[in-house]
Amino acid sequence: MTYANDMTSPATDTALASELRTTVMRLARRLRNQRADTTLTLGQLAALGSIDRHGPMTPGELAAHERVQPPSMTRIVAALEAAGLVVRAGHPTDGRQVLVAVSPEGKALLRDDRRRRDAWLAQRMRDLEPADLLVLREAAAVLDRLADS
Amino acid sequence: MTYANDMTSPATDTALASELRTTVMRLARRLRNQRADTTLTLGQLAALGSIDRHGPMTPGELAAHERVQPPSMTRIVAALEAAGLVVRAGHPTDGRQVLVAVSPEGKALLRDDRRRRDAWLAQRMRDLEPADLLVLREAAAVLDRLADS
DNA sequence: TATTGTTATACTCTATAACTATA
DNA sequence: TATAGTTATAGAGTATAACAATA
Repeated sequence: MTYANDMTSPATDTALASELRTTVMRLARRLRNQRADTTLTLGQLAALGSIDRHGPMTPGELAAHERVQPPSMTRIVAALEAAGLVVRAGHPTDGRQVLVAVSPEGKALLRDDRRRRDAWLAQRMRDLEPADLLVLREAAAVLDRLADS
Repeated sequence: MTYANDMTSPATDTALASELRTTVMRLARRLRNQRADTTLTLGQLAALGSIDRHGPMTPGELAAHERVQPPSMTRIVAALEAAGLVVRAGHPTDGRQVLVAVSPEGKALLRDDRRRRDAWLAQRMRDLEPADLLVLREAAAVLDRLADS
């Protein structure tokens, strides 16, 4: 177990990890609450975003991606389709499979949702000093690597 | 990668906000999945942590804190009490109220849970350069202010 | 026979409304 | 009469098991 022996900063790497964990979770919780369209559940919104990011998928792939059982995804996709946010098409070669894609309306909803959350965060960032913003710019890349690893 | 205060950085504050939002949400999701005790629901774990952080509370205060309706908190507290993680005591002066406190077992569970998540994050931080760690140290304080505001 | 997707059913969690006890 | 907490009941959402269609 290695600890950094740096006297000027928060004691150890473990202490820093703990502080970061708390802060990230809290900020994420607040961001989650900024959701625009309250008619969609979190699961539906997450599935919609997943299809948008990774392209058209079968319900099975989508269920695996969202760590949900297939029957649950059937219901989620049905709700999204009823709301006109996704369209379902038969698989070109395998008649058993179905491909789910985001509709233009779905893309518009996702765009609005992201814009709203971004605006909330950007508004709060206006209270920061320029030096703080610089720190955040540098940290964004580092946090990204952490989340990826 | 290090952004300087020039044209190579994310063009606007809104772009930075968008990048931060995505990264924070992703990191939070990964942290959430490191949960140790899967017998507790997320709501129960959040309530337990809240009592631990803010000290003994009435169910009503706890419900307001967790943005949940009082009847829901009644059930959550009942489950925590059945698991021996909290204890309930009558309010000293007001017979209608009840005070919920974390038991030693509850504190031990929280300690384990935090240790596990911290360890996960600390492990990933070991792959970072010292300069990146310094950025995170500075960013932790800034992110904290963002989450508070 | 194996696989993809859906339907049937039960369980968990939360909310609204009604009730009890205390101030 | 107002307030804190609990109980009763209903509404979402997800999971397991059974079923239909296709490979």
